[in-house]
Amino acid sequence: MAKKEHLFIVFENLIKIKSECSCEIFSECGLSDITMKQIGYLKVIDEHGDVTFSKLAKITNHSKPTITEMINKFARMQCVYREKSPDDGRIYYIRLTEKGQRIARAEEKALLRVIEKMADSMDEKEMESLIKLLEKVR
Amino acid sequence: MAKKEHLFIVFENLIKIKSECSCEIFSECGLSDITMKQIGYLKVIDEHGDVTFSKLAKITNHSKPTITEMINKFARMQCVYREKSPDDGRIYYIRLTEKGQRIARAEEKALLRVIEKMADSMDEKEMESLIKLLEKVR
DNA sequence: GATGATTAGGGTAATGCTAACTAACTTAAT
DNA sequence: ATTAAGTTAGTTAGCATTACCCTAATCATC
Repeated sequence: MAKKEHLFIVFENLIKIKSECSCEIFSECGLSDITMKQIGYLKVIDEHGDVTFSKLAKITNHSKPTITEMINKFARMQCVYREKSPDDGRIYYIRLTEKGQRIARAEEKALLRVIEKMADSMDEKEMESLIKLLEKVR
Repeated sequence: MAKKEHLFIVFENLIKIKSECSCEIFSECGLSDITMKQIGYLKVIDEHGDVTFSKLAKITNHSKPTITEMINKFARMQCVYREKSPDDGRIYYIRLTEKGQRIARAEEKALLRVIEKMADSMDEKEMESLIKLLEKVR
């Protein structure tokens, strides 16, 4: 029992470090009060290449005007910009700015920072045994 | 480099398991679209014992009517109830129901479930070395 | 009279919609 | 090949709902 408790504390610490890292990233971008929903949309845009307004409307199950409004807001926040399709003048691709991408990938980045910290505090052999231990959890 | 990447994947998996666990808890409670803010309030109520309306107003830096409304909403969601003070008829304590407590502690509970999974997949000795390894990260 | 909670009534912003429109493309008929 | 008639992509206008917060007034209790 004591071991589980101990492990709990250790992990709580790790998770705290990670969430501090992601908050850091949001405030680095000057977007401390971005919502979970907004981050979700940025992730969708990040994950699907060449997203158009209609496509995003379908993916997120929203109307086209809703998407227009959302993208306008993101554009004002300098997270996205429109890129006109060279083949079809009606179509605009929604592209993430560097800032938009940073936000979309903040969780990933935060985890990476934590991994860096780990790597700094242990040697190759220890890393290896850590991986072996955690790999088993399903 | 490869080791870090590997560790990244392993941790990503753990985090995914944990967030699945907390989503599970919210949907077990029939509150899949509860907001972060609401969870925050429930946590405040959970952490401070004997919270009154005025006290919660002070803690959260909101007006009393705002608190009344918030608590009414939580009461409708069956997350809290009022308990009249035996000493002072003007005072009501805000108490979490079992459901409210489950929500307030969902993150904690989710982590516990993951720890359980870990404990299931390794022996005492392995647990010990895992703790030793992760303890170093600051 | 002071204090704790509520009620009444209001404001703003987020988030979503439908309907109508413009611009750009496609098709089909001449 | 041209042009008229659709179709499609995105935008605009206008509206509804909900979240979230307030002040002022009220009621009950101390």
